[in-house]
Amino acid sequence: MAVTITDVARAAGVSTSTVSRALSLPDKVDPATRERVLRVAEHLGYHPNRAARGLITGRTGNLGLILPDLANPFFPSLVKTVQRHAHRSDQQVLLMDTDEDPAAELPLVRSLVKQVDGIILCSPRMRPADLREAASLSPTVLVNRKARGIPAVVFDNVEGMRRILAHLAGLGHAHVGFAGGPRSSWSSGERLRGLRVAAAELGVRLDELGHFAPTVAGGHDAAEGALLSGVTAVVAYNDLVAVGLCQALAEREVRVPDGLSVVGIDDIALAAMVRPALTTLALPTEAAGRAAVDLLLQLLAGGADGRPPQVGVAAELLVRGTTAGPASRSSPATRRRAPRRT
Amino acid sequence: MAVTITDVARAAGVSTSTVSRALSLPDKVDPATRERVLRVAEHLGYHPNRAARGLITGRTGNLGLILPDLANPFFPSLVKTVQRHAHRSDQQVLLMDTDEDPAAELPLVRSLVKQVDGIILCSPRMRPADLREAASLSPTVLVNRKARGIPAVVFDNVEGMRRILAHLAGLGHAHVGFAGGPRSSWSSGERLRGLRVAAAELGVRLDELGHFAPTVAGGHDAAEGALLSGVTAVVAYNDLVAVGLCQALAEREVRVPDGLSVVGIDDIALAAMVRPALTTLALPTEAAGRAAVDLLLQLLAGGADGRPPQVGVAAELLVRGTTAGPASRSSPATRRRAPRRT
DNA sequence: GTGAAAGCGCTAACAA
DNA sequence: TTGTTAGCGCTTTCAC
Repeated sequence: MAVTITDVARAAGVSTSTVSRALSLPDKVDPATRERVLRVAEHLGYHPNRAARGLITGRTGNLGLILPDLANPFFPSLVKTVQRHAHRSDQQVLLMDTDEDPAAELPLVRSLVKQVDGIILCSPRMRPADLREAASLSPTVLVNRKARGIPAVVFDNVEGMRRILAHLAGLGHAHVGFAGGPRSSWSSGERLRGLRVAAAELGVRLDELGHFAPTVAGGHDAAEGALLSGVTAVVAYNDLVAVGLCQALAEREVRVPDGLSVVGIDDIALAAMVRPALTTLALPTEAAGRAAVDLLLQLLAGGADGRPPQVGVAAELLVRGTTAGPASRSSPATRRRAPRRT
Repeated sequence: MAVTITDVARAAGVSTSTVSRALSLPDKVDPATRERVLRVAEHLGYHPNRAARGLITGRTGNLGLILPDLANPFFPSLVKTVQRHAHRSDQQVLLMDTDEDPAAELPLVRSLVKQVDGIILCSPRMRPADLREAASLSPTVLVNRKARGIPAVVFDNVEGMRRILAHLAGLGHAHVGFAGGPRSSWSSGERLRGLRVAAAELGVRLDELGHFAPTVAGGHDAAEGALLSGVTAVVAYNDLVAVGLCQALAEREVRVPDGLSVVGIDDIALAAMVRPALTTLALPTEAAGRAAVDLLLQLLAGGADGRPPQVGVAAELLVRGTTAGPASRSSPATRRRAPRRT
């Protein structure tokens, strides 16, 4: 069998409680004793039994990470960061994918609650009431979502949208469209809100192009309306939609960015892979993951002082190949008209 | 506090042992009693405390899933399947990403061992000796990797490569190149081996184009050599390399598939998103994930009868837009020569 | 078929 | 500073 605290105690010539203290409350034990205990433990290859520890402390050493769809390329980077940081605090990560089914999430939380110390919840579609119930079951941090009374890490959508629109306005665009995500998506609503604010500030006309699936196919669906609307640039709900839009545009012989500028959001790996490379707003998933873990750990440590903190993380605009000024357009119409003037 | 087995016992008017039996060994208890206990437990909202159970059974209810890089689009689908199946057997999944660092894997396994009942290990680069040490620490199932004495789920590379080459040969290709993955990658070696076997069978000439990073950038690097080699079709180590190759080819004004046919492996989401869509060998990650969990669970149940099983899962070729016959090429050279003959 | 009792490995009072 | 003691919630002998 595995080596237990009793083995270490015997080998070090102390009681089990001293060993326990040496491990968990180093300053409540004589330095010399501690040193010896630690050496013996190391030498014996002792590893604490978490189940036993958890049985008494009530902590599992696990964090739950719930997300809608791991296949969505936005998440892997978040997961990686959360893991890295959790491990630093000696916590493991229990991952749960809800397969984009908001109805599955609350039951999942319930089943998970007993096996984790806290939960990081990415749930763009869950209803606020369910969100609150989930949060009541276990210390919870929301990611990319806000709800009254629940700590959260959110991307600063207003600032992000401002950066996109400022870039576009700087290029000369005065009429911009937004190809939104699913109607029930919280972040799609937030992005629209941010765009409206920024558009008003910058004197840009903003058109809603509709709601689309947050996928490449959704982007295809958005193309027709974008072309008809007369906008000179489109901000897509996310990179997948942006890429789909670019593809559909290409099929219609509309050149990007000359015929239409396109901006994505997320900076998924794909954004850099397509040609032309996608201009996109890079959501700082690393910062978000880090913040979420920190927040949760703080909560667990009893740092629930004052109102629940909402941490905002700022996004960065990566200007690449899919944006250009509307003036540089060489559409058939423009070209045809030019000679006549001569 | 949470409701415990004692609460249930009291409410049902039985002893704790009976409750325990009703829950874990249903046929060792009178049906009527069991019924009553179960109802009471349900009504009280009882959930067993896993730490307490684990303390005595030695099982954690967790499976470890170790993989090199979650950002590699090949993995999310595997992770999702593993999770779904683990949950069906009431196991949670502890995910660990090694950040492509083979040296980090063994220590990771060591730290994980105490917290899981078994490990599913995807480690294309780990040394066989380390692999065996890892497997000695905890019940282990390898994915996409073989090692003597360790149960494994592998893709049937020979059959998969045969399908690719048969398709290409059917199209008329007689000279095919392989843009391999990293030198240390087990599966790259296996794929090459499979290609050699299939090439011999089909009378196709096979050229090794070299080893490349398993990324889009790696694909870019492969373009020059592919063009110089005189092959009419290239099999890439994976879809990322294939996509990179296609892009680099496009930049050199070589049309795919008319100028050169390209085949990927993995069928990641990206493969369907690029234009033309990538012809690729779809590795059945769902089947693999399912098989891995089943194998591990079987191992845990003590089903280590006979030699460790190696389960092979077959791949399916998805013919899309990047393959065509070499005859259909309309390269500048061909076109120029035609008129002269007239 | 059921209950009483012991104990898994650990931590947290309480004494000393 | 250290040791003694009493459990945490559960499963599992061993009686009955």
